Amino acid sequence: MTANASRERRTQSDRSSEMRARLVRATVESLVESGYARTTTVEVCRRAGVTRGALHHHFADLPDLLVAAMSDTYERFFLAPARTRPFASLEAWIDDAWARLRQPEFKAVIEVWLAARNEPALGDELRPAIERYKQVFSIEASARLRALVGSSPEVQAFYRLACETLIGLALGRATTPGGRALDHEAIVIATLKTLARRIVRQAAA
Amino acid sequence: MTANASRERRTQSDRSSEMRARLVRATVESLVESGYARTTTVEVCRRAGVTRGALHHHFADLPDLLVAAMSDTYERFFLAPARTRPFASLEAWIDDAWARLRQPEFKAVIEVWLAARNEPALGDELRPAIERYKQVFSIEASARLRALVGSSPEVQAFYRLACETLIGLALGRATTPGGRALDHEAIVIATLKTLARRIVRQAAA
DNA sequence: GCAATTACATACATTGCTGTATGTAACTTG
DNA sequence: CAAGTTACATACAGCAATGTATGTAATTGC
Repeated sequence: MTANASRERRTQSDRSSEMRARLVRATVESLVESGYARTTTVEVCRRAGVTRGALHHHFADLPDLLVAAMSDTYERFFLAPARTRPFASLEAWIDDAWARLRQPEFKAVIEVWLAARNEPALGDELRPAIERYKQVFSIEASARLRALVGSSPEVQAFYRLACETLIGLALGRATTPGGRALDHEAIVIATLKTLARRIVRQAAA
Repeated sequence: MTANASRERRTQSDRSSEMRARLVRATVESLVESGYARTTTVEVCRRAGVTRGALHHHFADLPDLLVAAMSDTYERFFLAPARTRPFASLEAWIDDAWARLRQPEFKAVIEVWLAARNEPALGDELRPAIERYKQVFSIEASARLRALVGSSPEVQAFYRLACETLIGLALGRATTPGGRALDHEAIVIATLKTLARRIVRQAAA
């Protein structure tokens, strides 16, 4: 039967990385849709359509899988876009940052942030993965950010404020039934950008 | 033995309300320290120092207890202070709102917000309790807020922004190991107040 | 002061999750 | 192509949480 040509022979490392990716994606999906409490090995495997045997072959336990899921999300949603060209303006940064934080996947990050505090043992395992997220917002760690806000203390302070505002909006989305946008989301973003323009202009003067 | 005078006869309704209060406090404590996933009936009873029999006598199940816990927190941390005199300024509102949101108990609210989205069945039960929280920030629902920001669209927009910023900071505290303050918390609050002053002055002009 | 009710404890049966052990199929290596 | 390794599935034993059923002590009403 040549119909099985699609069931081609796959190399072991292909099988491995595909399975790991599948499990990691199912984990993030579960965190977004069901939250940390319901993200069990059973639930993840159900979503991935595999048995728990597969999961335990690739990951020692659930914390191990969560670490992998966080690293993956981090890479895909935060690091990768950050490797592009510098920001033209603080407003451009706001657009860029919000484009990331408004993704449904960010809810998975929030769930894990809380879980890491709630369960110290898990927190110890996750700390490295979590610390990298904080670096994303760190002015010191990013040349692009230093170039943007490094000049004035007022701009730096506003930058911190803007980060918190966006996180607040992201939490709003995370807690809204379908992960939908809040009513006043657009107004807040617009206001934030207006303020950014003013602050930068004023700091330049 | 008159030493038992302290073990005085207590009325049934006293016993009831004291026990309910004890369980509710233990629930909030558990949500703050252990998070939603580990807030089980067993854990709550352990913290309250009673058996699960007591819990199930006063509350049908865990969602029922969570509803009571949210109502209690809502009343003590949000409604009660809101019944005081009007705000002198937007800055005064910021101080007031942040004084509430920075409480450890607000982490319990965040945990339940997420749980309500994560588990639709639970969400249905909690919706009334949760909706009341949103009213706290609603301009329309509060005469004090209308008096403060009702005049200008710019001020209203800034008010929305300020709400989100404070919630962002609150999430920061909730995810920080001991519930400690973030490093830049004070700067963000100060910046928010400076901006508030400017916005209001500008809107008046 | 006795029946009825309320408050709480103890015991139990069910369910769901966890990790491990073991089996089999799919690849790889010589 | 056979032996070794890797990938995944199935099966099992232990634990922890849930709701309920039932027992007993404390309070209340007549």
